[in-house]
Amino acid sequence: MLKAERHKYIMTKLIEDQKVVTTDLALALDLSEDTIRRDLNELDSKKQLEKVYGGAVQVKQKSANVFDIAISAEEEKKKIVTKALSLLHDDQVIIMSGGSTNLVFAKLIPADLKATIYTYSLPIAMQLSQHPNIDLIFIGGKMQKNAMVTIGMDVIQVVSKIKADICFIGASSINIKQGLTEVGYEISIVKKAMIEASDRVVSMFASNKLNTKMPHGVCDLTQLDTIVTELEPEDERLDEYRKSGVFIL
Amino acid sequence: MLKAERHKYIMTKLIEDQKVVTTDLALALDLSEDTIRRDLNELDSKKQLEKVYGGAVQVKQKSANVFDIAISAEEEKKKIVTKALSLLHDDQVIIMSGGSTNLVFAKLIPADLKATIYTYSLPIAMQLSQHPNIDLIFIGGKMQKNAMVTIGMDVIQVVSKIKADICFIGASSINIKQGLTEVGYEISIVKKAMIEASDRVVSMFASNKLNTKMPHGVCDLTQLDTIVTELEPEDERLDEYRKSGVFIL
DNA sequence: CTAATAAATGCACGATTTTGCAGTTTTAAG
DNA sequence: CTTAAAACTGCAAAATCGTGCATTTATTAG
Repeated sequence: MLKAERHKYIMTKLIEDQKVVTTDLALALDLSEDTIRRDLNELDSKKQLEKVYGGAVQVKQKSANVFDIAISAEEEKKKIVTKALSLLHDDQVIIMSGGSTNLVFAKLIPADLKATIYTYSLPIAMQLSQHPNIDLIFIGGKMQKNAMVTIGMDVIQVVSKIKADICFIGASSINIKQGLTEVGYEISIVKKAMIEASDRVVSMFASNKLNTKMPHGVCDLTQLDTIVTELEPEDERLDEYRKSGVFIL
Repeated sequence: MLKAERHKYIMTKLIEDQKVVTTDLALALDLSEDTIRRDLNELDSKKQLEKVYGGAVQVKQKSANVFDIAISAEEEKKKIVTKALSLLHDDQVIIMSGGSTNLVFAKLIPADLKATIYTYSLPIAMQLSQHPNIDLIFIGGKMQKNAMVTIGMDVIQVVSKIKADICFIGASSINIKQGLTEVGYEISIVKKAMIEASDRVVSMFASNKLNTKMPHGVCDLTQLDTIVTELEPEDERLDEYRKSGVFIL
């Protein structure tokens, strides 16, 4: 086994378990503890981990970089959004709201798709700006700092003039009675406008958003055309939603 | 067996196993380890793999991540923009154009500054969205993909309504006769509008931009109030600029 | 086809890297 | 304070590497 391999193994193990123990590694890799210690020291000096007595722990990344956006459960989200790729066609006019699920979606849009996309989310715009065939239009306005999206009258005004074919709306919460709901008032208003502006409305989210509720209403279920989760469309947890006429992908 | 064949075999093997070992390859291909080593060194210098002690591993692809923006000569740019921090005051209305120098500037804006900033650059907006006390307004429009800025009529329209105290304009090129010039027509138009909208105009750039020229004019030197470079203000390379009335920081 | 030239290969040998071990020091917990 | 585990240090054996050089193989010009 090459040293480089070992280092990779150690780093993988470290991410899995949040820590590594010198003696365990020596046993697992069939090497002396001295060698493991030397490896850990080396990785420590390269700032890839932090050595502690008995092993090593993850280096606390100082994320001083705004630009690396952490996406939780990225693999699961990939599964969800992949289903929705079939909804995309050339020459569509598309509106995308924010959220990490939509961001993952943006990453996976095929390079040969020719379409026009409106968005008000900085990260999504960054992502799409490297797509070769998308006409990208950013909806300007006052920035909502934490969500990195624009809000306010300027946004509403622009959105209300769009005639879009399809709209991908991120969901904070969804339930049978109130439909989509949001934590922020400003964003709920903008999402309303986006839904109004589109022929078809799609919402993608993980199933833990089902049957939850936030203060501000966006729209009720009848206004959604399609919802996409990681569940099978026939899953019983979606029964109620299916009955209300939403198509489930 | 030809060398090219061997290289192909090695690369295939590398993808299959995530690694190759010098001794194994020598045995499998019935060649001396020296030859294998020479092959690996060659492939390493062509960046097709990474040689390590005992063999080689796959090159770690540099995260095809849109979000990590490479800034060349960041330290030099820090030196430049630090000089300009003294121009910032609370309650100013500020316009910032794009460019990596402005991006470095955005990073260094003190956390306690309370101001309003307009920008049309995605990276700068991302950066400033982290700032606790800046009111940030993004100027929407069609995205110019490579520069990650918005362009077009929508942008002009918004900019023309701004009354800003100070404007930080990135420079592609500057010279005595033509003043600021740009490579793209669209961007030159937007920058013109930004300059019009501001009481005071500041441009920051490295000295290698001095005495160069691009196709599209933005403004002449008289419209610039201050320029900032890494040079001492008294440097003779700036003599001509100083004579034309620009303040040099 | 032949001769001249360039490229590739294998070998020898000194230099470098890696690794485990023994002895000593440091650390953390009772 | 005591003690056992963990870490560090120096060292030697083994593996791997780089380089100069001779030999073989391939290429090109005439």
